[in-house]
Amino acid sequence: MRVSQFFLSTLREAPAEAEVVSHQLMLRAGLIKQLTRGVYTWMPLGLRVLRKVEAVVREEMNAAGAIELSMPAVQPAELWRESGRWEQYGPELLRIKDRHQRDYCFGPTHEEVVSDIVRREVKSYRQLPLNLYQIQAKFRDEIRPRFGVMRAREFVMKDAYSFHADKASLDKTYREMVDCYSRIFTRLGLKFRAVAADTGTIGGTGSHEFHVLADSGEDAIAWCPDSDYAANVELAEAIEPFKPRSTPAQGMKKVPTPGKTTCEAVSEFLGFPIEKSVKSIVVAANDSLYLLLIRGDHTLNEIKTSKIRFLSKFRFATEDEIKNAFRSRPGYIGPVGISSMIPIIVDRTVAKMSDFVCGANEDGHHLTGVNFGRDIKEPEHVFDIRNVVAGDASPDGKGRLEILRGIEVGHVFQLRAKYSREMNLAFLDESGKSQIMEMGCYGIGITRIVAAAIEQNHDGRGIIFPRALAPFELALTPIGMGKSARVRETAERLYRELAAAGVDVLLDDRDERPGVMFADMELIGIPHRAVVGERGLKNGQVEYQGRRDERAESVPLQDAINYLKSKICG
RNA sequence: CGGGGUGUAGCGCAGCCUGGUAGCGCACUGCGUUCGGGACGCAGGUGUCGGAGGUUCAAAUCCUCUCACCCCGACCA
Repeated sequence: MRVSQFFLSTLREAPAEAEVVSHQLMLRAGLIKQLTRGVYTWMPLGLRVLRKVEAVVREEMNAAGAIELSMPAVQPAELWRESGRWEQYGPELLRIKDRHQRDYCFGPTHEEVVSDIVRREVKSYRQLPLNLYQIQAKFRDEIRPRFGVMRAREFVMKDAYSFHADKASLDKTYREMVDCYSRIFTRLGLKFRAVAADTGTIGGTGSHEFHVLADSGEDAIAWCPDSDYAANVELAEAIEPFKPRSTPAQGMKKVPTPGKTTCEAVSEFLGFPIEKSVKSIVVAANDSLYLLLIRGDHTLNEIKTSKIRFLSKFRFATEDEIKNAFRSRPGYIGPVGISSMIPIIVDRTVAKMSDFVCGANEDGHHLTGVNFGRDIKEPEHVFDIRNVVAGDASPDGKGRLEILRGIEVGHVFQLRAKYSREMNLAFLDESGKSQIMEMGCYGIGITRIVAAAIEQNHDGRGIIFPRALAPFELALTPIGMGKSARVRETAERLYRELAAAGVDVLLDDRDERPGVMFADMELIGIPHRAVVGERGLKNGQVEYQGRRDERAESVPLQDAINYLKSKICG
């Protein structure tokens, strides 16, 4: 490809709305343009990158025995009503009406459609297992799209769905998909980690997420350097402290803490470590209030909390609800002396605490030296309801946890019979008996991968695309080709020969000043560059520089093709 | 959904407070000089000042409504 015949649109300055580096660079390099909130055009250069990702995913999915199809983006509401998700899915589902006022949605995912296909087509165990996938635009009406294509409303996803006669078959395919995903992200040149995950709204049982590691990632991952334990913090278990609760050493005392409404402020004000404080959180579920206790420096894990049977649909209490029930403002509430109508849910860590500090249920006051068994009754409901923090014991007992940040780029689920039961995915087994299929689903965020790869691979000059993602493999940069016939002819010949040798080369034939060409080629992240200029040609040489190299090296012109090929393939 | 912010040329911004016929840098077009790390000179084009309504002799500027985008929050006491 020649730059003169392509459509580069680089910017010197990043548009003001971009916050994270990948978004800034994608805009500056002209990979994407925003059309409206959370919706982007993929410009020619960006589309090349997207196609590279797709190609790797497609190859590996095919190699793993999955079969590609393409399902409609627009789906009838009936199918969603059948699975129960028309009501369940909430405002993230973009609902549309046709001219007859019939309900449709723009698919955020395709369990319903694929299930409908399979139940019509698959009748026998002989047709199973079956793993179907597609690569397609999805729409999810996110509350707050962010970070460019990282959290967009419209995005491209690879979604696969597998169908099985039994759990063993599902397990096998699930493992194959985990391996397949590992190969995909390895081939894409990404630093990633597979972690145990929560199943979220899609439902089902076993689940792993694949995260590209990046400080800007929206997810926190707990992992143990001493074992292979890794889990999303949403899921990671905070195990019960080993140390037994020490016996009370202090008497309970009410102290004034005017204006100090957070554990941090109270501990600082009173001069004790925040680990001695207990945070009181009021939630409502089924028209009752519940008081949750976690240690002052910990944060509540809402997903774990919602797994407690009677809190499955909890919400945070309103300020008025709190005032009515505790006769004090939020910030000064606590478990001592409250109505027995309010059950107290105690985090495992808190259950082992003694002589702690908490709100006094009186504005401007806290209690110190509070103890279970003496000042309040022994905890009845002890659960793991907090997020793990760095330094916590690993749930597998093999060391201590560390926290990393990651960008979720893949997710695999064992859906089991969740959809197949609702939608009656039945088949006849070997004995002619009707059975319900086991089902798995496997997603990869194609568009998000591009952003994640840039997040992980960039420098002050721009993007550094991993080989598998690069829109072009080699930038061929002639210097002064308008002036020097020798430069022009050499560049044109190299261009032809490289193209003939199968190299995806971008010839910068703009006859720009060298600085402009170098800056553009570096910004858009071409991994290799060859420079043809009078200076080198005088000595029969051209220059080569890798995108990460400090300086260029000279190569004899007659060896150039082979040398560049070896660099590109190396 | 709540709060805050911003809309002026393709991009980054000034002008608004204090109303008087719209600017700067980059980009773009032409010519010339330059030519190994985002050149320089000269000449030039570019705007429904997000939209609608109002106040006024006069509105980018003041008022009302509205739309879009961005950020923060959505109760972690």
